[in-house]
Amino acid sequence: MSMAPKRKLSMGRQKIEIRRIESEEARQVCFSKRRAGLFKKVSELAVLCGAEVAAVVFSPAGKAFSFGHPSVEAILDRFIPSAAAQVGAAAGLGAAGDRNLAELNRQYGQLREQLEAEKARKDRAEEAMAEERAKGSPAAAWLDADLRDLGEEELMAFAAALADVQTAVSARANQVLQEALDVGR
Amino acid sequence: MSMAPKRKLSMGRQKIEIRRIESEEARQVCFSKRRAGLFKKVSELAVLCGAEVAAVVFSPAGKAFSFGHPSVEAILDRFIPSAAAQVGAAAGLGAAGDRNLAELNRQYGQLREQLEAEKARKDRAEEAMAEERAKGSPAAAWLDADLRDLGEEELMAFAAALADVQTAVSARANQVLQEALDVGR
DNA sequence: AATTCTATGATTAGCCA
DNA sequence: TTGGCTAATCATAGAAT
Repeated sequence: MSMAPKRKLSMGRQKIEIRRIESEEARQVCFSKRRAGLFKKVSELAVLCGAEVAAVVFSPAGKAFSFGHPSVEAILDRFIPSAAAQVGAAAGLGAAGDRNLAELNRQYGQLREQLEAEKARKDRAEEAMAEERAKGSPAAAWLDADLRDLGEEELMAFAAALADVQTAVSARANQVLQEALDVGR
Repeated sequence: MSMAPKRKLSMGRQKIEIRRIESEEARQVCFSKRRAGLFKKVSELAVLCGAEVAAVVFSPAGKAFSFGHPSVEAILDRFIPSAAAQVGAAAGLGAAGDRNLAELNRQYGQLREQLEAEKARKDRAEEAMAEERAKGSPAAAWLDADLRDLGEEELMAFAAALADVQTAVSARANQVLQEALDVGR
């Protein structure tokens, strides 16, 4: 009997107690997801409220992760104004080391900014398309429906192809118009 | 009387864009609530995954807040030396900072991977477009040149708009053709 | 290890006290 | 400023890839 109605492919989110997850694997997956979620919250808090926020995370394996807006170091340096200088001095370094550290941090921050910019741009692009659809003429509805399902890559190809089609149509329209004028003479 | 059936005592949560909240008061309220929420997330991540997590927040007014598990100090003390390692490594100090430097490089690498993934996606899209151009009719060259300069966002809007233009052009072509036929009679 | 999908639990925007 | 309320939005556990 193939009747079996497997309605529930997912149990959905289950309530859990906040205590160490026993399963090694589940703990790792949870760590990845929640770390990402935490960093997103950091970003949102900073942007929404114009605050400076930083988070530092050490995985159980000892790997370090950090995220901050405007930058982790800027915030930690502010939180512990003398920390960097103290450590630098303890290592027997002067201003030279500070500059290198600053440069690394700058690059790090720039990368993060680029990434965020890429994602933001993608969002805006989707938004722009949605808006265009909204005000598009009803006559284009048939195409609109198909357009709706196109991915970014497909859309690029589509737009290029459409350019040719449009050119062909324009050329044909011109040709027809010419003929019409010729007939008129 | 108590006629008014004020069904909606609350609009419930409204969707908001992640950008600076203009209202001074709303921003302050949001800051308090989300700061608490962030700290709760920090605690949950630490407990659930056996990780060490710390968050430092500066309100727009400059007031500092911090939270960490097991403690902010323990985590920053562990993290800051890794920052110092950058300086050490940059100054050629050697093995002492290698492990911490590796951590930083790993984060750096992760960011680059994400960024490259984004760019790869973009490249694939542009490649697809290039291919379409290659097999496209030479007649489309004029539009091709303009198309070449469009960014992703503009192209999305362009494609949507072009759908309308195409419809209009088709309609116009049809109209012209009709007139030509009429003249021919 | 990171991502994807679904169903559901968790968080919070807008209002008030 | 902190806290409660309600209705949505958001985040994510579990399963599979």
